Amino acid sequence: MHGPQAIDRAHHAKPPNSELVSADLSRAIHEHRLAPGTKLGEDELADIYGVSRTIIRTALQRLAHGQLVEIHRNRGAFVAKPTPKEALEIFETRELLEPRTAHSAALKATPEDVAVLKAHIANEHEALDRNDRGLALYLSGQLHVKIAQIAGQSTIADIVETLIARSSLIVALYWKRESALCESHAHHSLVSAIQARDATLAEELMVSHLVDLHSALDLREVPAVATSLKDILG
Amino acid sequence: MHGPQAIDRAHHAKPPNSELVSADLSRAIHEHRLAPGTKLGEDELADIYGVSRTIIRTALQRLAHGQLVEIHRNRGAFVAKPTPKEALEIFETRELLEPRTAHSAALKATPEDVAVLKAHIANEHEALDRNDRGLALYLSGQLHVKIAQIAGQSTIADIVETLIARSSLIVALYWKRESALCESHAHHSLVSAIQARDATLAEELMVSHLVDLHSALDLREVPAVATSLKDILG
DNA sequence: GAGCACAATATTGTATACAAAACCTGACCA
DNA sequence: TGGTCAGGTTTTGTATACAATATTGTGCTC
Repeated sequence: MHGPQAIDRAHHAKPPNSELVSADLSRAIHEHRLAPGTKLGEDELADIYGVSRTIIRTALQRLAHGQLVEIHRNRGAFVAKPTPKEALEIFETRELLEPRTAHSAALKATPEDVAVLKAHIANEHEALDRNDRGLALYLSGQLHVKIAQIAGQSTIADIVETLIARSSLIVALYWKRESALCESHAHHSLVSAIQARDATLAEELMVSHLVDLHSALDLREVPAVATSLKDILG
Repeated sequence: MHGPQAIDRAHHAKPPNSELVSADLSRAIHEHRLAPGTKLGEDELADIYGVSRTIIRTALQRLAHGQLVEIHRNRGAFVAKPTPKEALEIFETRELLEPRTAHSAALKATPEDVAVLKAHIANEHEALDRNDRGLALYLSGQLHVKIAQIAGQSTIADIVETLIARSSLIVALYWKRESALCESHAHHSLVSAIQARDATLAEELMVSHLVDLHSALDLREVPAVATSLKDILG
């Protein structure tokens, strides 16, 4: 009941278009239901979603542009496997963009914005309580996106969104710590700083949060993971 | 002889794939041969490039993801028309990313890199001499991309590349100055600083260069430009 | 002549058929 | 045993046919 196809099959809704498909696959990657390196066969996905390969191809191309998926000509599409170098670059880029973004967000956040951020955190906690680690990971990433949106820079928010998505792949490949509670705490104090309109503090907290995440990675080796779709979508 | 179709028709080469098509269209947008707002009909492009709509669609979707093209469902694809707000955001993002990038590039540039940058500038001058303003604009943008590549941050280089492309649209819509010589000068001193390994100077020059560009825009009004494809492709 | 309803047309969205390329499999031979 | 080559199978790439939607044009009413 947790496979991509769940979006629609159960409700007999209208057939999904490429946006729905790519959103669903993206979500599955975010939540580590699809591991890096997994082959995404077109016929297989077409069957699962009940659409033609045309839709699937469009969705895969979109994901490929966001670098969540790699398409090799005549070979097919695979969930991306960022190299250690790419992983480093992505976190460096986040460290360049997000602290400033948090600064702006603290200055611009309305009470409604803060409420949304707190709801995000609450959902994240609830997911952790239910032991739904995938959902918690997804929500914790979306908090960063939300902060960028609050900053009012939609261009940067878009960039951050793709970096967050790729970060999820990096966590899947290179995470070395077991506990994820550190994040919850960091997010909580970050939101508090934003609520208090303390831009400087928010910026500092974002820096240390990203440094924490970054240092929780072990970028030395490249694991070889491969999973069959059937297991996940069965 | 300057239309998109020139890439291949003259040589009877193999039919272009979607990458070639999107690269060609991208180039045409960069060089201001395709104005913002221009409709990009699928059949029309399919005829021009001698391929099926399948290829054209893929190419347009790629361009849409880079925000050079806007696709409205059931309405078609149009060359993007950034709003003044988007234009502001794009330049703010560039001002956030590129100075640091120039700093790194100055530290890492090899003699070969410097030679490439100088060749870029030479080509740009030559294009201006031939009064090929479109090509000069394209080359001047590529110089920024090349600097980001030299910095060794391919993730940032990709981001900068899309920002540069969109900047070209912004220039088409909001440029108020007549002269473009200022840029040539700025680029020259920037490359000199990189050659001298003076990272701090390179960073400062990049800041002032971007501020110069930014301040040469008139972001108050939204012109309504529309051009027929036939003129450009005929 | 202005405005609206509706038909005719054109354009995009999706599915499918066919072509081309990559990949297995197994036989054959050193 | 190990490697390589051939044929068949699977998978992706491209073109085309058909369906759905938007746009345009026409004629009617007032």
